Amino acid sequence: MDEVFKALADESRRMLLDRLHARNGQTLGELCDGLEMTRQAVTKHLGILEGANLIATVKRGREKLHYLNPVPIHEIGVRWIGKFEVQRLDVLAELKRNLEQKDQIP
Amino acid sequence: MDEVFKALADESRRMLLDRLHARNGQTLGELCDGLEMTRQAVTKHLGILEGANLIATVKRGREKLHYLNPVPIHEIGVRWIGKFEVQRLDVLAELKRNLEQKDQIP
DNA sequence: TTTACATGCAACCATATGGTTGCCTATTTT
DNA sequence: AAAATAGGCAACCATATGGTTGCATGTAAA
Repeated sequence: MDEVFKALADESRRMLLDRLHARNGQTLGELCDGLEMTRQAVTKHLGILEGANLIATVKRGREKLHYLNPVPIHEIGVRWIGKFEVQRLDVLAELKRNLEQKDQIP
Repeated sequence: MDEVFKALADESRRMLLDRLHARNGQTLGELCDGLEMTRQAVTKHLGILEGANLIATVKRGREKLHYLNPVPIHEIGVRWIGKFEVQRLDVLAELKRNLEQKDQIP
């Protein structure tokens, strides 16, 4: 889980996931197109994403195809965000209540 | 958005959010209890969480109370995870299809 | 079988990050 | 007022991170 959060912490990596989300199964070269980064930098990012199990790769001839794996992101949603969602409005109400209470203690 | 992801990337910070989730409105000292970290380290983490708008603070006398703000986490769920959720099963099916297709090209 | 193409590997570099220590300030409590 | 409590500030340190360059390797096309 920690690896997933760490992988998602970088804007370049989130952008790579967005690209794969737009079109799955792209090669390294395709994923590099139009980026202001060397191919090696992209390779490292993809390695980190793969290490976090956020993408899976398949070698086809001399190319390497990259596929998005949304499962870990789904798990973040279920196991982490869900937990904080439940009490969303409640907490905001409580926060407001406490902030107002503060003014009553000089 | 980037700050939120960065803030969530650290295990210690996620743990602090968990603690506030368990009991909201704790002081710095309370949040430090039982942690193998100096108070100053915790202060820094809380500063980053506050910078990402994940917590709000209120000074009460010589204490500082910390409140969880679940809104940014909610936004991650809506604007980012949702996007990858929709196609979850579709993508897994496609991935499997492509992996199998690979074997047909020696 | 050369030549071109797609990717891999490794060393290196600057900055970001998480943590520490030491000291200062502001409230309580005695 | 003095002592204790809660927190803030700043300098410093080691390691992690994101990036680069240079060269090596495997595969496809001429």
